[in-house]
Amino acid sequence: MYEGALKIKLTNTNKSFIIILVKFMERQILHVDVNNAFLSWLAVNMLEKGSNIDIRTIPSIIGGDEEARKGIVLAKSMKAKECGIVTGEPIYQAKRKCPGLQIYRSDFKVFKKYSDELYNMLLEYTDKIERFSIDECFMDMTEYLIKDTLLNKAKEINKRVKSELGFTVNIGVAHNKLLAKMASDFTKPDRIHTLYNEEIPTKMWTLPISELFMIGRKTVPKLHNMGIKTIGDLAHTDRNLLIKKFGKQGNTMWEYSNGIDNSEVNYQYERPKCIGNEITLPEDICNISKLEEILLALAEQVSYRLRKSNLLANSVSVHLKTKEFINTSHQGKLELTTSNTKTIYKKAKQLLNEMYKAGTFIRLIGLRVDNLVETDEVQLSLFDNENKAKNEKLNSVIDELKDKYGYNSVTLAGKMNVGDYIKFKE
DNA sequence: TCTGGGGTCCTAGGACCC
DNA sequence: TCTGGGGTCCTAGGACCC
Repeated sequence: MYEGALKIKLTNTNKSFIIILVKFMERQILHVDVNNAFLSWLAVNMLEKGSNIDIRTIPSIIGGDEEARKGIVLAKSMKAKECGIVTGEPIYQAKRKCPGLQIYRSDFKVFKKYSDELYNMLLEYTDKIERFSIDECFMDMTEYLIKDTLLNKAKEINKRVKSELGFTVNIGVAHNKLLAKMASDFTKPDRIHTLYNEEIPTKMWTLPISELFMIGRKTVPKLHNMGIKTIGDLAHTDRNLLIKKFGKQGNTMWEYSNGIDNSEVNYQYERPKCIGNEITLPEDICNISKLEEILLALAEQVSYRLRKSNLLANSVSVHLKTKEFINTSHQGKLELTTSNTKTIYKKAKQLLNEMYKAGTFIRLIGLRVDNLVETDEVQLSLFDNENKAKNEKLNSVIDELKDKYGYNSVTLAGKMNVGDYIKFKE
């Protein structure tokens, strides 16, 4: 409807009416962003369990397992931030910056719980909600056409989340997703910001380009070399020059810097495009049979997730990262779509053997399946044989045991001594 | 700086076909 | 055949996000 209104042919007689109409019909988008999600959620969970310290008020971080070479900072409290600790840095470094730093492990189940609580509360305002990540939602609030009404709704949401759920959110208010997202990122925590078109020059163009969504660490120096430092500089750069230099991405960055984004709030379920798992090994490995064992464990994990989602995969890819941080990957099509552990493993093993150069030390290995389709979309092959039926039976028995007694309760034989390497998340 | 894991999308180049 | 051009599909790699 919004698009349609824009496409109406403008004549002199109806022009001003149409302009008013389009303005009236501008979409109203909210972007709700949980402040410091992982740390806040863990804090709330600890308090609910009776803890008498709020880890948000002390120097604390959420970090990975140092011994398993996953020791990086995933989230930090304000006090930790004041010590100069940044997300992504090694934990040992963070400890040096801040003696007495409290370190907590991340717990995905806890995060999911609070993410769902937030989502369910937001559903009371509109069902047009896109869960952009575990801690971010876009809401299409176009039904609240009056600016004041919308702002009041934003204030109400902000207040209710704090009092009923125990953590805080930032809310961005704008006419499209990009601007709402940029707005929610302004000053934190517990704030509501608007970013309407007329506010773009003062609120957005003054920011450095690194703040613009989709401008990452590789693009920043390239833009700097062109003399582009702020989002405003980018907005005033010739669009065709950017396209010539960056292709499609150049066009997107020009549009974003000018506040243009026509994408919809995708509130309907979309099936994933791929499912993958990867693991940084506790130590570098140059033994292919060890790698194969780990690959089997990964195949088991990936195909279990496929079956849980009622999906079948069409292709498999294997990723390796060497000791020197060089990435390589190999992919291949499957003869038939499948969610069978053995079939996926067989293909993955073949790919690994094609790409692995003997003697190379491997730091990370990953397995991913692509080109997914719903199980009931696929017609069963005429060559469906007894063997396949047997495998499916085996898979479903294993899945049931996993569901009942936990993921690690039962595995295929090959994985038995891989447990030393991989501790799978439940 | 001794650097996780799960995703999405894009691009360049090669194979293959007409 | 010493050799064009367009289209499609596939693969490897990389950039970005949270």
